[in-house]
Amino acid sequence: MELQEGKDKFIQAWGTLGSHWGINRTMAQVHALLLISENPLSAEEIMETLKISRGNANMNIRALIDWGLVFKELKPGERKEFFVAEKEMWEVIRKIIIQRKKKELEPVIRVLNDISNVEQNSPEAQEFARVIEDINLFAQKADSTLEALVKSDQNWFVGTFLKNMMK
Amino acid sequence: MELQEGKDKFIQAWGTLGSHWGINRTMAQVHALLLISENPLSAEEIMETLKISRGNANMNIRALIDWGLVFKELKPGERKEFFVAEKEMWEVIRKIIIQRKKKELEPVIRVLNDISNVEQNSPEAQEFARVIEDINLFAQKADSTLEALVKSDQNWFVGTFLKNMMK
DNA sequence: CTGAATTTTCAGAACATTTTGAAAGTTGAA
DNA sequence: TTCAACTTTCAAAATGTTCTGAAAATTCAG
Repeated sequence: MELQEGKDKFIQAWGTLGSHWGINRTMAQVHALLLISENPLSAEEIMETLKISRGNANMNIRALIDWGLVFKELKPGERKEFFVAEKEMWEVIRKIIIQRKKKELEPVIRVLNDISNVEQNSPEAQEFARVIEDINLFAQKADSTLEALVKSDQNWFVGTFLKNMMK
Repeated sequence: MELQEGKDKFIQAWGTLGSHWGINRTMAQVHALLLISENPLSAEEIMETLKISRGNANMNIRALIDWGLVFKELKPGERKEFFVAEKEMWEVIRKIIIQRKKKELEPVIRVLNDISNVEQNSPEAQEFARVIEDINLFAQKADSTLEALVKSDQNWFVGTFLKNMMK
């Protein structure tokens, strides 16, 4: 396979992955492009490579910077901004976990806590309370698991954690 | 809080969670409704409670059955079909992991394998190969971790696994 | 069989998200 | 300052997704 073909396929795949993840396609494609680019790219270059508009490029680069997946890099003597991706894969994963946890898990935990104060003792209410309690248990576990992952470093993850998992 | 208010909030929250998950809002709401319902509900009842159309109800119930999150239940003497949700939360989670892994992870793994045969020895190709290799490592780990989770039972998960995690 | 009850399908409508591009805003070298 | 280079914003357009409702298909009691 040609290098260029490989790169294109990767950008497509990463984009699709993103879209199954609440990350928008273009944002993921920009990320992919920067990931496999040897040197920092300007907004202009990103626009041209991915064939997207200026506004679109700007928005998504901004979002990637918010997520901590991309950094701005200024070249001395150049007015333009250049961008590089975080290339340490473990960091990339941590950053993504942080965002997804915030968006997916935390709001649910808030509602569950809120809901736990349903009064009444009807059998119906009991059943409801049971389901909520059960979900709550898993939500708490998931929360602390992810929290631990986010705080851990790669060696611990790839070494200790996965060894424990697989035994 | 009133029971009904709690139920409504839960259905809303579960719907929102779903939509951050590639599960569509209505599908998640139908699931929520069935989860907290004491007895099986008919399509009719689901339509009325959630104020959705017949077609919509049908589609999403079908999808939930595909995922293994909802079961059809026939009452003797009744022509109508009734539906119940899988209420064992650990099972629910397993079923969701299975689907998400299939949709999110597996296609990427396929592309990564495909892409690994990029020829060329330019420094550019080297860099590309490095990034892909790195992602591949994590993808494999994630795959086997999820595979193990799916095969494990609840006690192992809540007991052993999480204790190891937190230590 | 027949036909009423029920489920399924699907084209178009409604809604939601993403993208564009032009205009407004910002920046810094001269 | 000034002004060209560059970045940001945002309303409208394009695209993508979900939902509706009526029609077609299926099912089964009589």
